Amino acid sequence: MATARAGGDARAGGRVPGRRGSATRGRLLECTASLLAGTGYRDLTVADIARCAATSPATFYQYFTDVEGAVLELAAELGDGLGPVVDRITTGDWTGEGGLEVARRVVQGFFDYYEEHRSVYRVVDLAAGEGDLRFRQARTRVLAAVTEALVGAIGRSRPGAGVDGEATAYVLVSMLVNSAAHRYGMEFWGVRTSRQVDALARIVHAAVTGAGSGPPA
Amino acid sequence: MATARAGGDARAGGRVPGRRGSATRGRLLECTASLLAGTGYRDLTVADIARCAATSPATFYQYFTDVEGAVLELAAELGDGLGPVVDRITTGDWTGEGGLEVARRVVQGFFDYYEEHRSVYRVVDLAAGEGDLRFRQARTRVLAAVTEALVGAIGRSRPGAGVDGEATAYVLVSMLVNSAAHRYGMEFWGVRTSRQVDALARIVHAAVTGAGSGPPA
DNA sequence: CCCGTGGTCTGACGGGTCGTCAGGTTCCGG
DNA sequence: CCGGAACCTGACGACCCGTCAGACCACGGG
Repeated sequence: MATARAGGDARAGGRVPGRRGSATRGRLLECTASLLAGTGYRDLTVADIARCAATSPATFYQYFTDVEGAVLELAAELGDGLGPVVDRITTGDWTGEGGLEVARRVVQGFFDYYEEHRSVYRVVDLAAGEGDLRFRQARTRVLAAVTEALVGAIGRSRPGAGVDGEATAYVLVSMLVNSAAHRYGMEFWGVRTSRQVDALARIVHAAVTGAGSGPPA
Repeated sequence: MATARAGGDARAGGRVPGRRGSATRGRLLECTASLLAGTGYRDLTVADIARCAATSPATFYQYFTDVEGAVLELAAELGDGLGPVVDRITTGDWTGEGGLEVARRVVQGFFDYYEEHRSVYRVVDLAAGEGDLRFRQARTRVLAAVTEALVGAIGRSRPGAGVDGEATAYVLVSMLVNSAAHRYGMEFWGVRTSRQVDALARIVHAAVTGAGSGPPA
């Protein structure tokens, strides 16, 4: 296939990977992730990455077009890991009282997942928001499995109802992502994580099943 | 009060503003906002801002400690503008069928508001997520009015119920913010804005009033 | 009308990063 | 032992950063 390289991948004009090459490439990626988690994206620099990987900046450019190329690579590996969350959504029994517990575990699973990838995900979110197509695509791909699982759960839970499963699933995922991202910000404000998880679970549960919890309108 | 300057403000060691000074300072801020909207944060540079404002980079540093200082300043002016949204939350009648319409207008108002400030807000979100206290504080302050209004609405709508108003309001706001931020990303995926607004409105309405829309559990 | 004072601007600089060559080094099969 | 492919890097011009000291206003008092 002559599909154009989306960018961010190795540049070396069509070279074969090779043993040693993949090693340094991997080391470069590790260092990128590590520095991203440490100092943050705003002052992540090629020079630093190269220093950390005990190699020269020039080498970096042999494998990635720029810093964002490396981050994009990390973003690609980001999709895996949401499997457990997807399972809980798909195989869980959303009906009755247990439904709320399913929702709670989904939310908790998402929080756990996010915790390991916050630094990478943050950049993806920023770049996607700024309109960068590569990152927008990466973001979509990462969250696709969860979104689709939610669409399925909604469709099964309330068939025929006048609800827009796709749109609902999408905004639910947005809620999960942003809540997880600003989890500590909320704690700083006095709202503990457990309370967040609970509130999120109620909303997810209500949105998926259509169940209410207050006085009937 | 000897409260330490949070940073981001003018540096000139305690100088008085002055006529001409405020002018260039304003021009600098305008250019920052403009470039932020245009080229995005990832390659926003002091040199560019200075060029745009027809002045020298050195002048920039006379008014702000660095690029983020200027953005932080823009973030401070960000809180105003959410007044209409707050009003709709506070004065709207959430009961009965009309409640859903109130929710819809709240969501739409938030989308409109966000549209004018996306570029600035994006940076605030990133920096806050990375733990920067100045930005975390700014973010809290910007969203505080809406969050509090929602807390009030929830408390009025379902007093005594076992719901955590604060946590619920906070995650609802997270949902609104992130949905607005990735509005175009969703459209790209085939979900039109009107559908997003509708889905968001249903969720907000359900969370505030406790009303359900599906078969009773 | 001139002049001084204090607010305002900037040229210039050392230090650092960026992205890219051309050419050196390492590895491996023959 | 040797040739070539894969891999690495020194070095370079361009640019940005952040910070001085000193030049440039502007305005009110003499």
